Amino acid sequence: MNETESKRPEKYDLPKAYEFNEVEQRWYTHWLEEKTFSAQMEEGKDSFSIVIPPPNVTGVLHIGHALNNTLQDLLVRYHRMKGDNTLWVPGTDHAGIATQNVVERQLASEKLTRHDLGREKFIERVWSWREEKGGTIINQLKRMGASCDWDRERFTMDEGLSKAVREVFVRLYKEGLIYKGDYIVNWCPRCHTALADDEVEHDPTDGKLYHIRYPYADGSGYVVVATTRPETMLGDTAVAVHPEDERYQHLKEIGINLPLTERTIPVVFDHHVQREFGTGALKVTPAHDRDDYEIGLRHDLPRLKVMDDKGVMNAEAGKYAGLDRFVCRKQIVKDLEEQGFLDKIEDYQHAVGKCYRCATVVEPTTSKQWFVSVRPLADKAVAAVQEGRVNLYPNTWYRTFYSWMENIRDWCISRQIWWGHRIPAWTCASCGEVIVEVDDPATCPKCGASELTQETDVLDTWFSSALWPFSTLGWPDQTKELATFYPTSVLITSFDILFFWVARMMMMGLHFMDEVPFHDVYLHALVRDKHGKKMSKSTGNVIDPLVMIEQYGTDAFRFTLTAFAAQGREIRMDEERVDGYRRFINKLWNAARFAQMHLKDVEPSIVELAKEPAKLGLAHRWILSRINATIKDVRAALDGYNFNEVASASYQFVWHEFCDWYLEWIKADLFSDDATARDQAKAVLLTVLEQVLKLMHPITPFVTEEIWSQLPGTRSTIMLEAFPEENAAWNDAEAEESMNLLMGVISGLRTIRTEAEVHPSAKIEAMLICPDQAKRNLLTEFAGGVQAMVRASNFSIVAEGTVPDDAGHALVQDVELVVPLKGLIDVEGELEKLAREKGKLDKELARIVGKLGNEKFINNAPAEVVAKERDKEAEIRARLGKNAESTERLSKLRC
RNA sequence: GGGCGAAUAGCUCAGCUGGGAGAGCAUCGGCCUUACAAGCCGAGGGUCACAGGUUCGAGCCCUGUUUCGCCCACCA
Repeated sequence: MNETESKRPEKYDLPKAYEFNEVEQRWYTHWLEEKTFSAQMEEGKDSFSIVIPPPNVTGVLHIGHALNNTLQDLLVRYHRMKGDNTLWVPGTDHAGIATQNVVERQLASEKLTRHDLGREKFIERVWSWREEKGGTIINQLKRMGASCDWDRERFTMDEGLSKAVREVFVRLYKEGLIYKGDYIVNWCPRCHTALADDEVEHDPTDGKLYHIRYPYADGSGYVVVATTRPETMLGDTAVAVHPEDERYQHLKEIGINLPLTERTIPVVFDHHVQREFGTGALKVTPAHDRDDYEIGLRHDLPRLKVMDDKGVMNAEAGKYAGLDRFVCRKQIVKDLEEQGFLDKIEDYQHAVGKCYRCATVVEPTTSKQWFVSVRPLADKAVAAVQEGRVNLYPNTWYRTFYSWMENIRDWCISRQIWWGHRIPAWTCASCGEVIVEVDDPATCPKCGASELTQETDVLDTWFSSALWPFSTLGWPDQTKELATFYPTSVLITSFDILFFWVARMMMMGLHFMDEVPFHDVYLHALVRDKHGKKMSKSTGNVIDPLVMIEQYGTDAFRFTLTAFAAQGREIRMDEERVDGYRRFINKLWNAARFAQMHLKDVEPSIVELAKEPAKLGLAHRWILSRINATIKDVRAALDGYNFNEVASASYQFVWHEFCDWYLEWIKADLFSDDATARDQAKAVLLTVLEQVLKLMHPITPFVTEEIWSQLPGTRSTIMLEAFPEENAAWNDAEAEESMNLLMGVISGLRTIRTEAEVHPSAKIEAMLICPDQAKRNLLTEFAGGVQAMVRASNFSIVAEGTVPDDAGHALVQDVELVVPLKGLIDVEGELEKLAREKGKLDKELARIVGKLGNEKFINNAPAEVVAKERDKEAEIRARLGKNAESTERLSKLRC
């Protein structure tokens, strides 16, 4: 026995309850040691690859990650078992602003700022933070059972990826698709950086709308303008009105005296202005408002910045210089009021832009920023989706995707922080030449001077994540990994980053690889609490994946997430469901425990018996047919990303077919004296259990691996077993039909027992009246089994007979179940029930008779549908007949 | 304002191209029946939001209405 084998658990008697903690840790360690997650790149095999949506390196696992990674692992394990070359690339994102904030907070506790350290030392500090704490989320993913190829773990700031980032930046720059421009950006005065439009969150906020009188320069009157940010008036360089607004035509030559300043500003005429809003006059602050910026461009207005990058009023603000913007606002309002310029103040609710990282109110302001011209890149992405080279699941996202791509604006990629990929651009001190190169230049190529200063800005974090599908595979080098695994198979992510990330990966992948980055995109729902509320710490409704794992086990938690993952927009997470699936895992465990008791001494080769189903007993043929149908369903659901169906098909089969019926049914065989019966039962039991374990392994890797290791024979990991395939030889419609009758009879007899309140241990007598010869033979053949399942003695099966007055009675198909029950019948209750049944049947019959009497139905509906309706009619009539008989019989007992 | 989604059992939700309304939980009744009381056996419960339309046939397709949710753009 070699070392790895000795580490595997010895065979042992399974305990009554599944102890997930120990099992999970033991197997995960084993898988890591054996490197069973490592990607293979064998010739001639299909490839299946996924790149993980890299979580923020500062992140801790939340339920969204848990869902996301469970679904990925499900597919990865499925394809690995199918024998594909399978790769799941893990990694983390450097998350520029978030990470910088974390480290800055750390510094603050030492009463330091990043400026005390300086750029270089600060970045060193971030790296050492990453060394120390950056592995948190990775370890948490491992607890989830993620089967990533960990040797290939990447980080968006690591050497290879940084190289890719530079390469992309330089190429785009040289193609003219990156430019530097003066532009109005969303500025976060706290983070000191520009934010992309989609990094700004708009919250409805209660504020004030200030109406200010702007006097005409000739003193002949005034116009009232309104603003929510009065401090920006110091930067006003015009008042705009609609070109056709009669009220203001005369102001063309006059101008406005801007209150609180010495300046006179022009009136401009612009279509953007809504005549109906307020007075129809708009103050224009090109340096501090996006729309005003556009107006300023159209009318060539000066852009007067009155605030610095900390949100403090600057020298242009005159006597307000040095005041914080909100302090200044108060002061301005006060001064306006004192000087009679304030018309009125109204309460006003409006959307205020806030930084998505720190919730500071964003200030629109102009500055020099770097941009990507996205139009040509976006067009390629749209085309790829239109041509079906990328498929979106669920397909409701196409429309949204297209409309967003149509309206896309240039992407501001520079950020004024320190942590990130520094922009590879240098300016020559002597000639002003801008140099953009992959390798740091030593001298200016134009004038030869050696004094070059590098751009201080870093790139938006999404810039590097946009390259993730190919940068992680070695690009710009032409690696075997790229050849094998690019394009990746599917991207699984949350829909809230469809545009932040997914669209940009498509643009970059198409541009640099000339190929889509993934064939399919599966956008899963957002996880909310059970009432549909967003989970948040302040609401206190957060469900922590790690707590779930501790309490219910990873497999139960994974199963829950899978069961919830229907193709929709939201998932309402209910902890009770996790507990329910924990019971299910335990049920599986106990089924295995039962199997183990009977399979202890068998040879694994006994399963050969199951390969010739024709020779097997009915229940065996039935369960093989059922597992086969389940295999078909599960595979189809996996291939179509219908994850909830993967879970429900497995659940239904294991609990309600395999455990409830099959295991009960074969107990007689397993305890029988007949060796053939015993062997058949053992063979099929082992066969089906093996199939079940393999089928469920992708969802519940731990428990399936543990049970697998305890089955007869020497077994290596289930992870690399072949995933179950449909076996036509197992299909058996006849066995299913027969079993349906037998199960129906058993259920019917049980119902009679229960309703008559016969004690479960008491035996009943039963007579089955069955006019059909074949069914009679079937019932006779399995009479022993049926008797055992319903605890009956004196079991008779007859072609015809009369029902005694005081008997329990039921009808299953065309078989009448009769149980003599002297004095045990609840006559009134039964009559009520019969009446209710009659009501339903009458209604149904009327519907069907109407349908069948309709010529159009007969002519238009498919023949099989018509035939079905006819059968139904006959059945209902038969039932009504029996219903009438029973009613008559019971009515007699009444008196 | 534009777009999207949801409305099905008491609760949470499935129901994929139109052809007999389902699950889990909860509720009620009964059981330690030799894998599992973390279990077993059984029962009750729905005008599929509303109103029209298409169709032989609608939970499903079309139109409108109501309620709720989300996203985008925001009128200063």
